[in-house]
Amino acid sequence: MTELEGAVLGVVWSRGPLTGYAVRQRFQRSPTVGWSASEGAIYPAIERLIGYGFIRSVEEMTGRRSGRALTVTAEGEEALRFWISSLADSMGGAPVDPIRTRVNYLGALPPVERRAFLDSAERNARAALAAIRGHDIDPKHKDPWALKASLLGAAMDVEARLKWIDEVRRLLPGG
Amino acid sequence: MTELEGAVLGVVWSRGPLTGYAVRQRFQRSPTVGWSASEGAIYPAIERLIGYGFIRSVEEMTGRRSGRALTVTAEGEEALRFWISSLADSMGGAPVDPIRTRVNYLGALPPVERRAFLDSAERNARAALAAIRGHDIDPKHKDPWALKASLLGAAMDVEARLKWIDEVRRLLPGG
DNA sequence: GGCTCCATGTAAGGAGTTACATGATTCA
DNA sequence: TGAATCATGTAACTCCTTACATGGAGCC
Repeated sequence: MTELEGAVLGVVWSRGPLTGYAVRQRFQRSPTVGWSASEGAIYPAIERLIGYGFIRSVEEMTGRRSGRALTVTAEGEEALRFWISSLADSMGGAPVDPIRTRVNYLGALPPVERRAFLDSAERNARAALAAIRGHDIDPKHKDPWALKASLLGAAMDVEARLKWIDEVRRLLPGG
Repeated sequence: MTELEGAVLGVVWSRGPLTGYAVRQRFQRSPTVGWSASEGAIYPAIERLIGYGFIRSVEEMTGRRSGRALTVTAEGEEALRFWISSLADSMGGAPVDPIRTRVNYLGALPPVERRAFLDSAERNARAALAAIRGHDIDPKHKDPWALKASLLGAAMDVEARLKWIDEVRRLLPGG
């Protein structure tokens, strides 16, 4: 199971019956970047999950509009538990981060542009932090505490980044 | 330019002339996870960079062994600067993190397994932190300060994760 | 009647993954 | 002489990306 498949399965499990469109919206509105959540990724992933027997599509109406409402099967719930529990050894380390990658080669920029780089990284981080803090808790989610825990993690992540950017400014040669 | 292409270009720029094999080793030994650094990724990426005119392969010997030593061209250096500076708005936010993703659905696990999950996440994080701290500064790198800054970022990232895991334990329903 | 959402697809393309293959060289 | 390392490739596959297409429902 891919990360995307696992995450989709989790969304369907945690928010009861919902359409593929609604699943996609969850990803689009997530304050975590990296999920492109394009139709070309979500719908095929759902098809695969249906193929595995982890998701069932009940021909139901969500409101007035037509659309297949998705539900997790018993095997799907088992698969979700397995996916969560089977942590690879590599998970838990520092994930790839485009800013950190670029800092390795910051010496290629003239000093003025180095500071400009760090400034724009800081701006982005502050914007991201505001988005995370302003993110409303989805009332459809089964376990609000889990959602809160995840959002807290994202916030702490970005806060750590802000502190780090300050440190990098200090490490810059010449002040 | 892909993240991988940019990173490869940066490695070649920062460590002078070196073989594709050596580039690959840098990625494999990086304490940052997420770079698979398989031959099937690195060599085609190098080929592409040569195609763009960013990298030149000088038919030279590295030591006694044969192998094409890679160097960055003038256009390559320009491209590297551009790649570093052109930060997308999305960069700087919280990157996708497999642990955080899973925490969203931690409610699917029975309470005992929730704690086991957090324990193994913590173990992985501590191991990663030790690897980062024990990582030797590559003497071939042009700018040791940049390397140190990057490693510091990885360490701060994992430290923030450890604090977060503690918080999540507290958020768990029932203690 | 037109604009915005909801809702689902699909086609083309690229890039990375896994896995294997091949040789030369160093070293014990 | 055999194992480990250096060094480069390639073939098959999968998944994700970008981009486009379609149609119905709600609303002002």
